[in-house]
Amino acid sequence: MDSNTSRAKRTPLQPLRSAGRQRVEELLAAASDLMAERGYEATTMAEIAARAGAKIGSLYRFFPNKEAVADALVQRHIAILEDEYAALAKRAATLSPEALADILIELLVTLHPRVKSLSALMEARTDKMEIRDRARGHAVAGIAAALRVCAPGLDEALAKDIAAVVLNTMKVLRGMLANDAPTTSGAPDELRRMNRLYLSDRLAPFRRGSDSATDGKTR
Amino acid sequence: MDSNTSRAKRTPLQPLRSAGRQRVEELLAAASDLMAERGYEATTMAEIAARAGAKIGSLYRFFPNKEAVADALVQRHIAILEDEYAALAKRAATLSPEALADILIELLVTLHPRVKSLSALMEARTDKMEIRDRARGHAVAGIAAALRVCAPGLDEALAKDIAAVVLNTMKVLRGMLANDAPTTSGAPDELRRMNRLYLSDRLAPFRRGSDSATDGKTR
DNA sequence: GCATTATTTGAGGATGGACTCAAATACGTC
DNA sequence: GACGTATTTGAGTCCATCCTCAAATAATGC
Repeated sequence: MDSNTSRAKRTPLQPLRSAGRQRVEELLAAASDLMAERGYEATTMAEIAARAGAKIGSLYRFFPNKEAVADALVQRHIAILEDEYAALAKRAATLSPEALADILIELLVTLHPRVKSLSALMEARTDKMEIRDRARGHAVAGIAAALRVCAPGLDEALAKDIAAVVLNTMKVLRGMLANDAPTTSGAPDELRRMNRLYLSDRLAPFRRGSDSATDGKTR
Repeated sequence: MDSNTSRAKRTPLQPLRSAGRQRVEELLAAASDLMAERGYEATTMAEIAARAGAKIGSLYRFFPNKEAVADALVQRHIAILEDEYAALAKRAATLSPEALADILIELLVTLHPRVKSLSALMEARTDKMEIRDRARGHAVAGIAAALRVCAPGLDEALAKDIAAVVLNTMKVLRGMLANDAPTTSGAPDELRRMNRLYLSDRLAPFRRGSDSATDGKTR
């Protein structure tokens, strides 16, 4: 009579009092940390409850099963990321490509923990891929818009290609700065340099005052 | 009475006949595929045996436990990666930075499945991190050596920084080319372009015929 | 062919972790 | 303070999965 796979075992049972709402926050925070650290499968419901200072019964009051915890986290992360990217273009109006490159870098570094947690959530769940793809689409669109604000003549498709490259470059920087991925000490600066060089090269022909001095040296 | 954690439950019991050796190959291949697809935790021993066309008892004859399967895979992947990087410098002798950039890119794309499998293996095993770091060290050293063959005056530390950047750039390209990570169609070429641009810029001052024409445009 | 040893098999034990639920407790309202 | 409802608790069930082992089978050497 019900759907088919394992949908909606019962009404999600949302918190109605402030204590409940706070508990949900604590539980989600604990789940986010643990799943980012250890991965989805390796994180147990008992651990989540324990780290949140709750007992397992409380966890199951607000989340029908483990999958629902993951879903809630995904929803939450995606929403925040979409907001950040949507707000990006507004800041990009009067910047040089180099400055934009640096701002993009720093923004994405800030977003690191959230993205890391998100990718851990995707670990063994091919059915959630479309959600991640949607988030990626928002990111690319947001960055591309910022690029076109900075370099008005830029073609839309090319802007998206460049945005995809920059987005992934930032992913790399996040990886470098993460404590668990040691690289040589100068590497993050080198990466920033590459990003500036690239954006400068790609955006130069389309800038407003396009005298194209081509002063290749970034310093 | 025994050690402490879960070491060496009994002698690993290696295959002595050709049938056994082949079975081990099949089992490792199956495990590699499954763990790369689904992750370490989500892959069951029964699945591994089934995909290899064996029964679970055979699996446990050659591997005392699931962890041993992962260890064997890690060993194997690391060894191959080390070989590839060690061989790299020899090919780099007479190349331009741009050509070297392209060769590096293609090499690392080839290595993609292996690296993906490796990172899946690291999923929930912080104790294996040092092994991965060692592999990364070999990769960086190999690429840095190739860079210094191509640009003899290059400082060792800087070469390693640049190598780290290039290595991670290649990781990005692998991600773009993976079927499960859709990006805009022009993105991979844009990434190659960025890599060429960066290496060209960084290596130009140190090249043998260093007239430094600074012909920024990569074409 | 026969003995020996490697390999295969699959039922079952042990364990861990997802999930349940009835009873106890805290909170909010009147 | 009393009532109703939200929340907490944690022992207990269930089941998936890791792993064992004794017996069957196949390969190898003589």
